[in-house]
Amino acid sequence: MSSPDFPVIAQPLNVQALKATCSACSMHQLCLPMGLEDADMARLDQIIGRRRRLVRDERLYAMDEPFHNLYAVRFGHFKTYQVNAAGDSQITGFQMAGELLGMDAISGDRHHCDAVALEDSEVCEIPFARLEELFGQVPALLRHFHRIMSQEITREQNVMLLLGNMRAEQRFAVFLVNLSSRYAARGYSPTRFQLRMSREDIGNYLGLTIESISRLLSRFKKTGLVEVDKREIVLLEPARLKAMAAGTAQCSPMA
Amino acid sequence: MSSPDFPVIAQPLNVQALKATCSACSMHQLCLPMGLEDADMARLDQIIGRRRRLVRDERLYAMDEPFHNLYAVRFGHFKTYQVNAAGDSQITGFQMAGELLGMDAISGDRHHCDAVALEDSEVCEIPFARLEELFGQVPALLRHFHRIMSQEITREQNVMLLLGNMRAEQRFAVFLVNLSSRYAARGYSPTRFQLRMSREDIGNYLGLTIESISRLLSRFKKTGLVEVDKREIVLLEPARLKAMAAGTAQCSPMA
DNA sequence: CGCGGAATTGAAAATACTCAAAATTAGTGG
DNA sequence: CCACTAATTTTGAGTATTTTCAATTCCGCG
Repeated sequence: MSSPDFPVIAQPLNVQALKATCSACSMHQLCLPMGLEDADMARLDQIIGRRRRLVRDERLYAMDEPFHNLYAVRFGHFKTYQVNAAGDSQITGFQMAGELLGMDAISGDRHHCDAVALEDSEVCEIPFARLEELFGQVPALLRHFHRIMSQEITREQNVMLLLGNMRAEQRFAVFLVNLSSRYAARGYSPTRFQLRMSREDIGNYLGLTIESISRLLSRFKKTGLVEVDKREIVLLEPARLKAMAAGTAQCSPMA
Repeated sequence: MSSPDFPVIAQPLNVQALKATCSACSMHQLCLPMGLEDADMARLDQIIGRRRRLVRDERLYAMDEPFHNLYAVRFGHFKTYQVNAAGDSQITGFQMAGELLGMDAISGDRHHCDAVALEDSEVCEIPFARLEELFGQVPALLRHFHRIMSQEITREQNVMLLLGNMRAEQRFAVFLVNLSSRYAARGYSPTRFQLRMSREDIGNYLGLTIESISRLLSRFKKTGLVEVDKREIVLLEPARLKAMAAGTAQCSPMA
């Protein structure tokens, strides 16, 4: 063979990849360093740990593991889910690039849920103890961190409203509109994207069965609301979908 | 009349009541100042704003109002709820003494929900801007604040699991067990307490109708699980109720 | 090409909802 | 303090939505 005999040395890019820098990251407008001045961002860079790659279905952390790091998604997608004593599990969120994972672990010093990669993905490790030290020195970082935690609280409140008050059709519309706007914020098409999660995951998240999700997709397709091919979805009538999400329209006319 | 003619001067206690002090508050073991040393607690005392009394059904804040203060419940009970564009509302939590209100407003500088007193109640106003200043000087306070926010995130995740995965009976059992343990933490009876909220509020919170709550109460009563008189409830079989909440027992035997 | 997981579709069943009416409780004013 | 009214709660009957169970179908992958 003509390839080198020293693979470790032969891959300097991997070594570089172990160290993340926020300044060079395309997500820094959405992520933890949002709005920081260059000097402050550099200080944040100094504490950021290694990057970590995960393959599809690999677990980033598990419930009850001791808490050391927050994680910022660099690319790829994750799901977080809780399992209770009876074995029921509930997906509590899907996270994409620029979003923060692990905040629910702060209160108990242990992770409160599992986080699993939905596809090959990469995260930045953020040692929380060092982040706390930095809070005293970079007030803007602290303020933004509070906003992120608060945003997570409001996000979950929105899910509570969805689960507590909405019918299946509306839940699914809300789900699609939410993905759409998050992709838009990242510069991707708001009307054409891949569903990174299985139908089963969607159903679990929305408090519905996989069969219900399947039926909803079929109905949405039939009424010309969306086009679906495997996990690729095209929103053909975003306005009508938004109206459904808001509760001011329905897919199937009322009886 | 023999009472003084100068009521303002004659009621020095009211003047004192305008100024709250954590050190003198019976809730300081559960509330924001938890675990602070005396000196740090004194500093927190200095920024705490006035106390505010609310009568039953009075609103503490409303959605979209500008955010200035967090509130710590001194006594009484509150509910927080969200209303969406279509007018659907969802109660996102019931708060009691020692619990913090308003954290969801940090991210948007506006309140994200309404907070209403369920009975005559009192809160401490905590000016958030001043609290932020204090974070830099009292690291223990900052750490505890993060724990409180994180705890709110995990609480909401638990509600998501409840709304997404549990049947009516289990939801209601979880609700009662949760109230029970919170009262226990405050030194009250874990088996005998008042439901401060209406059946309608309970139903809204649990994603059920008022009729369902009423039927559940009747069923729980009939099987000897609880005793109910108006809003006074006695948990007759806490162990069985906990088993139901955990999903390992059922009120009515399976068919 | 065939295996296996994922997704779709159909039919029957269950859970909780809606609507309606009655009973109870709380609030108000005399 | 009582009576009256309004609000809340309970109960019943019928219904709707979603689930469950079962049978295919589709698709990726070896």
